[in-house]
Amino acid sequence: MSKNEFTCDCNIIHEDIVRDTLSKMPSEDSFNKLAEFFKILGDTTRTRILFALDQNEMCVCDIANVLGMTKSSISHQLGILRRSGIVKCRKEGKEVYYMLDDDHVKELFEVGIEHIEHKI
Amino acid sequence: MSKNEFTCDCNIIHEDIVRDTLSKMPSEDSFNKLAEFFKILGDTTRTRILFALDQNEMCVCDIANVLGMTKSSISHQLGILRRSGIVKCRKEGKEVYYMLDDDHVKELFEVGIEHIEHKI
DNA sequence: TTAATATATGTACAGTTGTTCAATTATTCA
DNA sequence: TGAATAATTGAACAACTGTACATATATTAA
Repeated sequence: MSKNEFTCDCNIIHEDIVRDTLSKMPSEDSFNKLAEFFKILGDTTRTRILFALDQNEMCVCDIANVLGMTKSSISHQLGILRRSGIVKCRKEGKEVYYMLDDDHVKELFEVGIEHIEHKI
Repeated sequence: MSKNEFTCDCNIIHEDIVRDTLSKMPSEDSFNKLAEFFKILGDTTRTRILFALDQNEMCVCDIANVLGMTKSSISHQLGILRRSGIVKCRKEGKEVYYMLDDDHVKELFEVGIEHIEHKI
């Protein structure tokens, strides 16, 4: 492995470590999907929506009231959560009821809260 | 609970559900911290750094080589990860070695990957 | 001290994101 | 059908974020 194989602007220090780590790195696609998933959880409005839906299935209007925000912004965020497969919905007349569509979310919340409490 | 207690622009539909959910919602501060934590994981560069550090402790230069990016951008991201208590470092001469400082990260990665694989 | 190297940091800029407002769709009921 | 209501969607704008470049700091060795 010659120096010019490296794409960055620095001298290589531990070729063996770099090589070993490189061989274990998952595909770029995997990282994109993983980061995308965390990014969706990385917004206060969305975490509050998800926590609320973990307590009760609710319509858009209910969620807007719980969060004290407009229906429009809630609907925009629900769209993001829906398109990423984190929540699902069911229509009943004019109303649309939302609920969690992913067991992992609850698990992630627990680990996330553990992390936060550990850091206090 | 009268209608004007609600801060949003919509008619209340299920007062009991809203009230119940409201009573269970954690503080704004908790949500801010939780979202902040996920936001930090919600970037491809940072997830790659964390995955790499989960394989081997490494100096900035090594990480830059593994990721094919400049030392400057890696250092900026390491600063974010350090300040949020996700990685820690140890200095050895001119070099600074970084490592994970949080067991939760590994756990979150596993749950995140499960989610992604489940959704394919 | 001076030169070389590893890392950190400040600034600037392009790209992204969340909210608001306005308009639209879908459904119910008179 | 037409009015009312729930939700969605599009556009615009401010705020934020990641990277690159330039510069600064820190350490080593000559």
